[in-house]
Amino acid sequence: MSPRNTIAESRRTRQRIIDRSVAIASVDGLAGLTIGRLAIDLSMSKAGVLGHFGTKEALQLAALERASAMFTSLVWEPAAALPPGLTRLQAVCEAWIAFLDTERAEFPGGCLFTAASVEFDGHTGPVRDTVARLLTVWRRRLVSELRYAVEAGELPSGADPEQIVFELVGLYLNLNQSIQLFGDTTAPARTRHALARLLGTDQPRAD
Amino acid sequence: MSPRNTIAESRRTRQRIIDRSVAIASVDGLAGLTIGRLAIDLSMSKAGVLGHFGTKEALQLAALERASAMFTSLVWEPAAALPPGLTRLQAVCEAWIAFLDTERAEFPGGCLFTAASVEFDGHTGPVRDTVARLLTVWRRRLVSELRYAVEAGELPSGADPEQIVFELVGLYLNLNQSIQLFGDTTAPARTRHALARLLGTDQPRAD
DNA sequence: CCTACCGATCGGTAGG
DNA sequence: CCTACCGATCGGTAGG
Repeated sequence: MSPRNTIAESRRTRQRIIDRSVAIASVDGLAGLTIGRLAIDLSMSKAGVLGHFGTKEALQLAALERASAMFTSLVWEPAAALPPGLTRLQAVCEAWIAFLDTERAEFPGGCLFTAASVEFDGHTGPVRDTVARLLTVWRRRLVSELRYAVEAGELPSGADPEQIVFELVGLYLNLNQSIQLFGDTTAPARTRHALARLLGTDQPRAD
Repeated sequence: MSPRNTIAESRRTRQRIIDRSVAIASVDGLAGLTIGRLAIDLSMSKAGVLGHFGTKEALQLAALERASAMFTSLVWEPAAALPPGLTRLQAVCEAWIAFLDTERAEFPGGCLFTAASVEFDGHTGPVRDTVARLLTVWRRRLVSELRYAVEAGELPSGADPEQIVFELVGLYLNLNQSIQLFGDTTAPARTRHALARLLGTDQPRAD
């Protein structure tokens, strides 16, 4: 009478654990995520949960990977087929706003990467390294898109892609805070307005 | 042979506990702050630590209050005597950069308010309320300063103080992340550059 | 401000 | 995937 499942069932269980982990970590952080809480939520034993990952750190990394895959599929991939430069960048920026906007069931407590960044920036180890790597990859993609836009003449030749990305990332950090802490429903519009000014798409720009 | 201290000594002990709490919470968060850790760091008993506050939540609130007092004395007060408007705002902005810059022993893990905001934005209760109240007060002060600047003609009459503060806060959130997660030493300069553009102090501005 | 203690929960393991 | 268990630590209390 072993309750041992088939490989397919085991994979499904693993996915369920990770999905739940992402949701919990979005609210309580990756450190606040506990095996016992997961076991209760999923009606499993603690050993059953932990057996899929071995350690809590491996579970945290799996949650980060999954959140990263969600971000990629929701923010980057829909824009992938668009022409590079400002057009594609604006599509990414709009999808990113939707990603952070409320009523998203997958991240009830807000952006997991922002939370994990703040939670682990004072520590060393694989979790911190993974968060830093993901954020760096995304910042670089934005810089690349802006470089293309400058070369294509969509932005003034003096525009500094790294500087623009610095300001752009700040907008999204504040968008997340405005939504999660203040429930500010005007924040998406404020973000769009700032983006238009930052990218020079609000009005023709003197070069 | 009671080790009971005088009132003055008790107050000093309380200050030591709070100072240490701010430093720990800066790295591990207000939730990651534990009585046992404090007791070890301060060579006290857990009961001795907790006796000053009663509950962990009261300790968290005391740490927030103390951090708030530090922010006020380091960022707002030095600029208080300056003329209102852009002059005073720029002094505040510069002090705020210094506040977030590394090698500040009081906040080894970065801005406690940003950390607490992310940590508690998915919860209810006094800690979340206090964080939200502090951030709201500071945002309002910035808006007031900008309103004055607009009325004084230091900014174009069409400038939107709320919008500018939205963008300004994002810069500081990203400054904190850039310093703490990436150790990016160019971040303060990038912040100054963005501020100059945001406040129109980089060049005379067509109204 | 201490010692001594409480029940609850933590991450993790043994063995099946 | 389970039961049963481990030592450690959590916030907090009693009593002095």
